[in-house]
Amino acid sequence: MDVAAKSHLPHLSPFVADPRVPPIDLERLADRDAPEAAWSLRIPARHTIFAEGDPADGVFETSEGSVMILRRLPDGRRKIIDIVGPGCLFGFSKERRHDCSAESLSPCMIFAYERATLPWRPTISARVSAAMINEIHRLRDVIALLGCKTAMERVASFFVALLPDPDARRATVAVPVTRGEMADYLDLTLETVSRNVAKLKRMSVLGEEESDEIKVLDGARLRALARGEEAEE
Amino acid sequence: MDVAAKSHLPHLSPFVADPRVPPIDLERLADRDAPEAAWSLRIPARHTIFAEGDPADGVFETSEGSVMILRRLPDGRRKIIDIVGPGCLFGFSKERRHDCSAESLSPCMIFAYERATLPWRPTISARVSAAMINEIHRLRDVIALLGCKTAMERVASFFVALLPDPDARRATVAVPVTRGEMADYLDLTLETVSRNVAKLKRMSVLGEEESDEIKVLDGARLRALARGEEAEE
DNA sequence: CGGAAAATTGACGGACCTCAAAATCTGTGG
DNA sequence: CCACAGATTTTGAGGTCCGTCAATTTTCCG
Repeated sequence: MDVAAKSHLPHLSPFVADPRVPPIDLERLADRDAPEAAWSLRIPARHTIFAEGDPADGVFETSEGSVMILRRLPDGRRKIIDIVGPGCLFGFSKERRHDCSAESLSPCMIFAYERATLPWRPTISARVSAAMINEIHRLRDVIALLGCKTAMERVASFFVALLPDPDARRATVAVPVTRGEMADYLDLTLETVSRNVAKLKRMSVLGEEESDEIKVLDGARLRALARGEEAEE
Repeated sequence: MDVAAKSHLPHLSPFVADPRVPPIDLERLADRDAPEAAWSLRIPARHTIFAEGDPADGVFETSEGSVMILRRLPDGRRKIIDIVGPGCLFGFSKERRHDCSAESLSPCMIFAYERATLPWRPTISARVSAAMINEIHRLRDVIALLGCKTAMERVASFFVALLPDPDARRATVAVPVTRGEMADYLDLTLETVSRNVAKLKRMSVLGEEESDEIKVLDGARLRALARGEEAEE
């Protein structure tokens, strides 16, 4: 596969862990890998996992569910910086305190690792390094996406990132976010998001949605729109 | 210092290394710390250090000069993802190949470290970890900035990031970028950048510029504009 | 079923982009 | 030192995509 040809396209990274980064063996973790240092949390949807300013003395991992990383601005605005799904580590911070908040989008199973114990846990700390590089890659994708001019490119890119298989033609995908959250992630208003989703449905690129699932009917066209190759209706 | 109160403001991180990350002792590096694995490059302005798709088997450090990290899109668009200055490490990649290009903005002195040797060089690899967290922090700042609406906020933030001291009132700063590069970094057109720089000069926030230097006359006002607190002329 | 939250749809305005021309800067060679 | 060509910047006029405001409909859950 030609990496160069793919990576400069304004596609978002998918919201799940890179499968090449070996996931943790949960059985082994619980039994032998310092279980007293890793604890697990079950968190309902739309709850805060940590807030901006909280002490950053742990690293987290989503086992089930999606989490958004965001900043809240004093004027009430909310900027969603990243969305992470199952298998992703998050909660890195430059300072002793978090510079972002993390809130669950769906009911989550989350593991937490104490930062202080990481140097003695080579398997975990290797995954932390890999996850940091992943995070850099993902944030670069987001920045490239925001540099894309049109609202349609952004909305289409968002659904591309949700596809289970990057080459999928048809799929039913879970959409764990509201229109408003999509808007805060894509730097649009929720009205603009709504209008463009409606347009994608009219173009038969997306099908009907029920609850928090939506059908992608034409993956190829969706990817073309994400690349800005066509805009007509 | 109240980290939380500062970090959620849409300020860009400065383009230089965090002074708390200890810089490398060059003397020691050259003599004892596997000198054969680190080599130095002197690179003129506007030259490519590595390109998207090149093998990513090294990590780089700017000693003098500024470097921009960017992606070039097939339609000729260019998105500048990050700008790094003296003391910053760059060139991390998730894949075996770079997902971005790096090009010098000014004449640069650059050190390169072979990735394969890092595990045996604890001082360097510790700095690499610190630099990755810094990069994540910086990219989050950029994303928050791009989420800020107005062109003026972005342009003002850019000049704030150039200030040698975050609280400086007056300073003469080097601006190593063209209007077009500022535009590609801030997601604006170069005309919009030019208009807003002219406006800042009319407001006497910026003074005259000569060659690639510009005088900042009112740092406090500049920071207020970067926060979006005032917009009038 | 019923109230609240979310989503849709429409009309309008504005900030920024596009296109275009003029002015200024920069470096090179005579 | 000056002339000149190319690149960069400035400035203007006009258009448009998206944001804002508002009303309505649909969905979600208790």
